[in-house]
Amino acid sequence: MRNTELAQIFREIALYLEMQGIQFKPRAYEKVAYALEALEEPVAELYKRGGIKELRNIPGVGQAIAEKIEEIIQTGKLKYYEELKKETPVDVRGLTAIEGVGAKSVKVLYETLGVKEVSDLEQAARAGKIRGLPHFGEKMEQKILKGIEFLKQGSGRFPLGSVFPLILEIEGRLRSLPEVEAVAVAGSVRRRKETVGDADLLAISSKPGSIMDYFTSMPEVTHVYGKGMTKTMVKLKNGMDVDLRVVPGESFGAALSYFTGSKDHNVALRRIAQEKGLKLNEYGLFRGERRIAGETEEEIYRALGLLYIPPELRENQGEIEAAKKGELPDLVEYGELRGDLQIQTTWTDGANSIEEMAEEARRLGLEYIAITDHTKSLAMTGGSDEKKLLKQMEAIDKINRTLKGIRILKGAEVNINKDGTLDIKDEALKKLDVVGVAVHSHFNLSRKEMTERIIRAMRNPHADILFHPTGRVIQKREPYDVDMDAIIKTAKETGTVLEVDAYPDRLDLKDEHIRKAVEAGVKLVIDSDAHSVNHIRFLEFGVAQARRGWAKKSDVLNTRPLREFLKGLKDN
DNA sequence: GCCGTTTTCGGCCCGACTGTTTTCAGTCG
Ligand SMILES: Nc1nc2c(ncn2[C@H]2C[C@H](O)[C@@H](COP(=O)(O)OP(=O)(O)OP(=O)(O)O)O2)c(=O)[nH]1
Ligand SMILES: [Mg+2]
Ligand SMILES: [Mg+2]
Ligand SMILES: [Zn+2]
Repeated sequence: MRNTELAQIFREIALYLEMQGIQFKPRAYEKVAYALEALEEPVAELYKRGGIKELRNIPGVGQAIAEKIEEIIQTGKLKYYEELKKETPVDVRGLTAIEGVGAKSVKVLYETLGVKEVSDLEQAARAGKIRGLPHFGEKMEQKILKGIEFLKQGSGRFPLGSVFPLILEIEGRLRSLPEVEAVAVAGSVRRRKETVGDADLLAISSKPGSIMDYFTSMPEVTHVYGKGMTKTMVKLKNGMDVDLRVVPGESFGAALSYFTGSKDHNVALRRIAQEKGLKLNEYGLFRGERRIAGETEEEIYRALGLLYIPPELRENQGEIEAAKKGELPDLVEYGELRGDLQIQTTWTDGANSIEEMAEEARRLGLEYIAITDHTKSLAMTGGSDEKKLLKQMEAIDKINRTLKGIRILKGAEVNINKDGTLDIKDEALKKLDVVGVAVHSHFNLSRKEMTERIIRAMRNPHADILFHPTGRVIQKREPYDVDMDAIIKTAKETGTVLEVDAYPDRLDLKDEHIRKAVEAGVKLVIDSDAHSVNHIRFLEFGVAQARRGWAKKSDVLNTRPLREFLKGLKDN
């Protein structure tokens, strides 16, 4: 069973318990659900390795829940859960997915009207049966119908890159309002999570009313969930929700900290404040009535005895402990990349020529790029064979002779065959400056076969970089089944560099794998995988993921000047 | 149900917005 499925079970248990009005226990199950989702390694593997004891190392998992996980792994079922379901046979997850419907509402709806699933609720609401219920009314009935409509449209989460420009635009509009002193993007967008559930914006002002009016009347707004003097929530045409909070200047840091999250990070900070006899909320850090910090995030962290924690790390994944000990990594910075090692051109499926890509890269401040067009077994892209590669090398030599301010490296994105051999001969690979290897076919091999296949490719002395190591495409294609620990180990052994493909729907390696690679001392590169000049700026999304993976500048080879970069590749 | 260099029992983050509310619960961030 996948971690996410396991998490769903515990989340459902939390909801059932909440329905019964039980205090705190639901939080415990919810916390575990979240922890399981954040876990990259399948829980079953973890259990195989160390049994109950290993499970209890998961934060929030104690003896009782560890035993429940064990039961699920061993039998595929959980008695406790089955009994809760039998007792109240309703689709809690579906029903509570409706905006405004929580556990308590589900209970009332089931007990009075026998509502078991969303379609029952829709019928009841249409028939006007909701309004008469205790603690429900006509408005609630309408809200439920609206909520069901939204649920059916089902927008879900958005890849960060797909909504980032719109979010920045809205941020800019708010900034230009005369009442607004400052604006900041917060939430998962500021943490640069690979997908975001909504956009969270913070504004500083002492006159929030007109800002909220402006915000709810923006042309993209299709629905207003709620509107107050400090918080307003809307839905946009594209299905994305935007939350806006407005606070006074003296609370800017506290509000930014609160609104950046993550929730777990916030809770952890607030507990530290409690232990110190303080109170932390979005308005400041307080000793009694007195605000002792709040204008900047730095001062809040300092007052809590912590180093400043960069937003990308705020996932409660060990950053608070590290900040307490003064051991936070010095993360790779935006703008520190000097090169881009994966670029496609019109020689295969790219939209721009070598020159155009080079000129744009130079304009963006890069010092070198590698041209890495696809190779022959990707027939549909017109992939290069050895002959075409040689021709392209000559073309690059010629451009390098005249082009100033940037160096073009000769490369290729070489296919890894099913058996782990490469589809370009070694004699040709030898002539290239940078060889990227990648899986583009036979995605459905067993974990063992796929792992062996990739490891064999990495053992090729010419294979410098493993491109997009897991092959996932966000919300489109699952990663192929591969043992990433083995890949990381092999990378370390062979000196093969692992890529962070910054293309917004790849982001591969992803944050958690980056962190493992960094811990193992594996070298990384961050590449745009650009297929047109507009894509080179995607590099910054890759830097963001690298930061989320705790990567330092020294972990990222293409922060180095060209000569040192080349020395970092395995055959140099 | 979990958790602990002040605790193995007694706490568990804290606040905004809405609706039906006579004093606040539910839901959400
Ligand atoms: N203290 C506290 N803060 C919360 C809680 N829920 C949310 N927040 C804060 C932290 C979140 O990052 C921020 C924005 O809430 P969101 O629901 O939009 O979450 P976030 O943006 O982190 O993730 P998302 O991608 O939108 O699902 O509000 C909570 O229960 N307690
Ligand atoms: Mg958010
Ligand atoms: Mg939000
Ligand atoms: Zn590729």
